[in-house]
Amino acid sequence: MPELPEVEVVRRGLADHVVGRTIERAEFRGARVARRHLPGPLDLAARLEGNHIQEARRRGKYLWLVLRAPDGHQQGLIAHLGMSGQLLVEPSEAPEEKHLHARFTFADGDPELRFVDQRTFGGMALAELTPEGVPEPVAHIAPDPLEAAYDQAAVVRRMKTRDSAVKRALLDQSLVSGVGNIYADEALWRAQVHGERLCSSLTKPALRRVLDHAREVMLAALGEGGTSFDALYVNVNGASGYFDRSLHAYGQEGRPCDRCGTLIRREAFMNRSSFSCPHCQPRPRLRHG
DNA sequence: CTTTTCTCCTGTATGC
DNA sequence: TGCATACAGGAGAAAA
Repeated sequence: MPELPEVEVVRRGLADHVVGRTIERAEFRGARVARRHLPGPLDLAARLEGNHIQEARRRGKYLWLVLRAPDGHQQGLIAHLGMSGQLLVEPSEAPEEKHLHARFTFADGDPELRFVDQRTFGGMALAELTPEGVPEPVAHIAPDPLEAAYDQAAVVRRMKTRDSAVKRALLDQSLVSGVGNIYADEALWRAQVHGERLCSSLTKPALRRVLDHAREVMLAALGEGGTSFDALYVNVNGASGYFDRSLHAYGQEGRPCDRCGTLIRREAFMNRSSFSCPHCQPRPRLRHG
């Protein structure tokens, strides 16, 4: 399930294999992959043809290619992988994947680029860039902990005023981006904080610790090529990451905590699952009123 | 405004 | 064996 480290691995792959090339033809299949493009997928494809790819950029879980049209106009081609999206660089003769949603061929020939997504939570969009160089639909996404614009002190101040669970805040991409369910659970385990603790009830140093750990666990995962659990997440070259061997909380229900040996528990949270250590991460007292 | 819930999708695992 | 159900979950819309 692609979170920041996995998306960064894909971005690097795009930088290596797609940047510097010119799109010859684009094709979108189905109505969902071309997001919010009212003129439709055929129009979107036509607009991409002849564009030169200048850069592959990322903020949080959003990826975009900086395109330059023949007339010099720059736009961003956004790609969000959702939870099962893949960008594959392949020879054009490669058999079509079952859930192939888009393909791009280039003026210099093979390889081509494909967007494959089983669950179609992901999608692509063409958008204008803001003066800061971010596509407009991405402008509301906060900087992620690995970019220069990330201001952790400001994030801590905003979190401190929130009357919501700290895990909910970690997952709020408008507060800090790039963190998903896996790395949220890992960061909370490392910080020894239960995700149901209210932001406003935690001290600023505790909030700082949670964010520090989120940054560190994502950096560690990036060093190992990202996390993967099944064949769904594959990087741009088709190779899976393997950080899942290093997880301490996520998916570890019933296994002993690597710090204290207490069995890791699973709890329902926001219509999904949270994993934590009952001893290291005690639940907050129930709110009442 | 802030906060929470719902919805989109399909392959895999589990239960009867 | 077959069918029904639960689950995975990012993010934006909708609701509260």
